[in-house]
Amino acid sequence: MSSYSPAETAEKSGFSIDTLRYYEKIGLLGGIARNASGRRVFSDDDLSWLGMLRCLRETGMPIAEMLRYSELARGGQETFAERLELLQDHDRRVEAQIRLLRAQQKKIKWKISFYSGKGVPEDD
Amino acid sequence: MSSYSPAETAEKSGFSIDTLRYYEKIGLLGGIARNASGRRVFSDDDLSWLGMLRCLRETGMPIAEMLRYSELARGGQETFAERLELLQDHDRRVEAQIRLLRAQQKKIKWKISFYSGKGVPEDD
DNA sequence: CCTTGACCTGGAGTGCGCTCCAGGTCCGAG
DNA sequence: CTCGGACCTGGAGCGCACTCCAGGTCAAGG
Repeated sequence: MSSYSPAETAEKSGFSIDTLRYYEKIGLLGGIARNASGRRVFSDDDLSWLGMLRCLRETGMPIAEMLRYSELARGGQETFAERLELLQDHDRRVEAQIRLLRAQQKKIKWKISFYSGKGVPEDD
Repeated sequence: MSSYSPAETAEKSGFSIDTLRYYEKIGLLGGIARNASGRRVFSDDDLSWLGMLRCLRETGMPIAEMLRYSELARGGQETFAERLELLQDHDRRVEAQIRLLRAQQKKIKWKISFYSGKGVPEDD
């Protein structure tokens, strides 16, 4: 088990086939293998890279920055420092995002308790 | 202190003036007062409603659903049950979103520790 | 009286991230 | 031999949430 059709890859990665093609086209996926008739053949490595992309995407990293990261990832370990910095910046944004969500969630829960009949009267 | 110009409101609410106009146009803001020359005059109530909108927006609620909520909010307490349900659904989505972010953040931190020189070798 | 600047309107434009489409190739099952 | 279905390409289209623009109004300051 080490090579996957586009459909299998879509299923395993959670990206649609169209998105996989799109990602390859814009350069997020480098060197996807092809079989004799020109069809894509994904490897386990491709799949784990897709996992990374999914992680970045789901945490809100813009495509442009993912592109930057994948360019760095195609470089050797001389790009480690830069990749580290990029991920650390991103991590801080994720942290902030979580904190914001938690704070806003409190307000929502407060509103919920109001509508449940326990809160003090408030606007709207 | 109870009425605000569009500029003040933008500053206090965190929405741009254009967004405020847009929100009024699509019906997220009902009955914003106008002065003699047709300019918007926002009240403290408007401001607190904007705070609610901001909360919903920042937690990822789509405009269409905010619209539904504001229609309900214009109704009386006979819409409390529906508002409650809407917010509870949303709260669950926020919860899920936070969990996802936390999970993905772990992967990022793991990658970071790898690039910092402490991790086991891994792909990309 | 004239200018400035904050505001108004309707409507067009933008950026992002896909998603869909037409028209074609290839391969295995019946 | 034919058919269906998964895949290919380049490029157009879409949904969302704004954001910008042209052309106009109004009130206050110099």
